[in-house]
Amino acid sequence: MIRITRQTDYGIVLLTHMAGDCERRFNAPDLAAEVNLPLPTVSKILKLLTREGLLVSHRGIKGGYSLGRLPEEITMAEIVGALEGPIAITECIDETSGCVHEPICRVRSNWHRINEAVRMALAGITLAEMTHPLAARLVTLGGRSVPPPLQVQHQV
Amino acid sequence: MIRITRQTDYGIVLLTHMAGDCERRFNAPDLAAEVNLPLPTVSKILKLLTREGLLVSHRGIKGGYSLGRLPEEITMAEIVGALEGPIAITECIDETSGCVHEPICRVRSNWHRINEAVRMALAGITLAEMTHPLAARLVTLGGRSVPPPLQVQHQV
DNA sequence: GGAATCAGGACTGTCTCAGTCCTGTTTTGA
DNA sequence: TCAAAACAGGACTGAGACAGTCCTGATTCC
Repeated sequence: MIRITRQTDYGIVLLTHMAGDCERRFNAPDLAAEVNLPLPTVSKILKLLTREGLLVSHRGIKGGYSLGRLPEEITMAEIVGALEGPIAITECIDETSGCVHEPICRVRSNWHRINEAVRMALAGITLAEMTHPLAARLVTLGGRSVPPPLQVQHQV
Repeated sequence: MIRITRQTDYGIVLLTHMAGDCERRFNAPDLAAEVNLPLPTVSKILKLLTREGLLVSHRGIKGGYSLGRLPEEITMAEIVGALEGPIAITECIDETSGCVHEPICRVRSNWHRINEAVRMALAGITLAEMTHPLAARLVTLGGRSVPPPLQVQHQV
């Protein structure tokens, strides 16, 4: 299944919620209540996002989290990267994996092509865009307009 | 981890290998030996691809598998869809998942935006393209040329 | 009729994911 | 100065998906 983890899913929900009020400082318990997710999970994700620089944290009794940058400057690729590590569609994208088939694999160089296509797709969507409901319009891909998908039998 | 399964990985390797000689009929044992993968695994994947119409099978003593369509007409999105089911970046893309947060989730409609971007990226790469080593050129996305990725610190 | 091949499903060990919990550190404000 | 509130970091566990194998049956060719 080509799927992001639930942790990343929640992370995007949290960041989208925070992007709706950039100036506010959110503490973990309030945030958890507002997006209706368990506190330990929310707390864990906020810590990860802070470590990666997408959030800034403030300790102490009036502490909390706020966005590290403007929503326009944060892309889906960065969020996924922060919560899951570098985007690697297959194991062999990761140089350290040590694939035993590598010496005879004729496909390897092409994985980068696929990986890059997916990465570009995610890099083309900003957090700011996520705060607006998706209108019935052309899907944007990497900031460029592309025609709607071709007709397909089963949604692939 | 945003990652395709190893099964899909192998499936693309197999199809790419077969696309290199479209007229030939490949049997499972030979194919397994040629791409250096275990026979049971190869056999399992070939059956799946046949069921989804990407391959056609021939039984009997001179049986085997061949491509169901021209390599130019088979996209990565179809292969992933055949081996993993419909592309659904998050659980809530799948209408049947019954997400408990759905009534209050403000992000849901935007998941489709992300999902569609990824799907388009995969639909833009054909099996025929995979048979050629990736040259040092612009990455194509959805069949359109786009500039190379922006500079990033750690490959995201 | 026998051999080679595909068809379909069951089964199992391994590993990642999802979620929780605990202890420590920092900051604020009475 | 100290207690409370909040973040920091890591350990732990059950559930579920994945990866791979094996077995039995159906089909086709010689």
